[in-house]
Amino acid sequence: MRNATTIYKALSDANRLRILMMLKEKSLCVCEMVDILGLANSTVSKHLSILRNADLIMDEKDGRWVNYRLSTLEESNDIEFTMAQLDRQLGSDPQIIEDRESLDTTDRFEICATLPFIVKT
Amino acid sequence: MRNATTIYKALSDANRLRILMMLKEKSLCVCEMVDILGLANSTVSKHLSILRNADLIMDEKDGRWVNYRLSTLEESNDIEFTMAQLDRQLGSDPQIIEDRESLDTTDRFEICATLPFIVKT
DNA sequence: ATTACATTTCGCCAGATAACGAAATGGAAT
DNA sequence: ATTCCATTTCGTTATCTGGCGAAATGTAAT
Repeated sequence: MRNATTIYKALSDANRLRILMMLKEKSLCVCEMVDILGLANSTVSKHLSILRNADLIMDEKDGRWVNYRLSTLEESNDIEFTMAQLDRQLGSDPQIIEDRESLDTTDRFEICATLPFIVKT
Repeated sequence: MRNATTIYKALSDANRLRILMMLKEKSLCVCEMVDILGLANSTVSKHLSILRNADLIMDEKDGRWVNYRLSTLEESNDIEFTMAQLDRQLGSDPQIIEDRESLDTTDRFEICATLPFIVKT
């Protein structure tokens, strides 16, 4: 029961759904998501910890980056089911489509190291 | 997007999941759920309005009772998908099993009119 | 029409949640 | 070792949520 409500709580926020739909496209580091979502990094980090806690996503350290991707753990065999449903519900949502376009037209190395520069201009 | 988060918000409370799982067994009036959940009727009524708002359940007036059941609207074609997932997650949950037993061993006419009496004893 | 009763709405309160900025952590590069 | 930078943790704030009891609504029976 606790498990089920944890998952649904994790899914009950628009920004977290955007994150999941982005991770469906490819794995991402935090700063890429910060850039696309337009939220503070502390906020995105918290969203990610909620999704991780629900076993919906996993992280993998890579140098000073942390790459996030959809969970593939057996424990969360729900994830495929859940993502299929999410895709039906959100596959044609304008915001989600916009996010996908952002993913296509941006590159981690453009975004991350230069983020302070972008903010300045 | 709004639609998806509304559904997941509706699913993110343990008492609302208990309600859905009970309605999977049979349709129920509010006072039956009040009795089984052990919550104030105002609280249960609010939960029901949240579930109705998410198109997960429907209501049907019958005299002074209001019978609730799982939605069969086309709009909420998600419901079957959702209930299948819920059943996998909660089908063997102790609380859910207990609720099902309560449903089997109680009768609306025993519960509703006598509720004040039960409270008194 | 008055009483009885199921349900909803209202007003309130305590605790949860999403957001932020600032400070802390930890790996890479100088 | 120090600086740089991605990320997390901490502390704060405003808003949302779940709970209750009391009052309002609506229908059935007396």
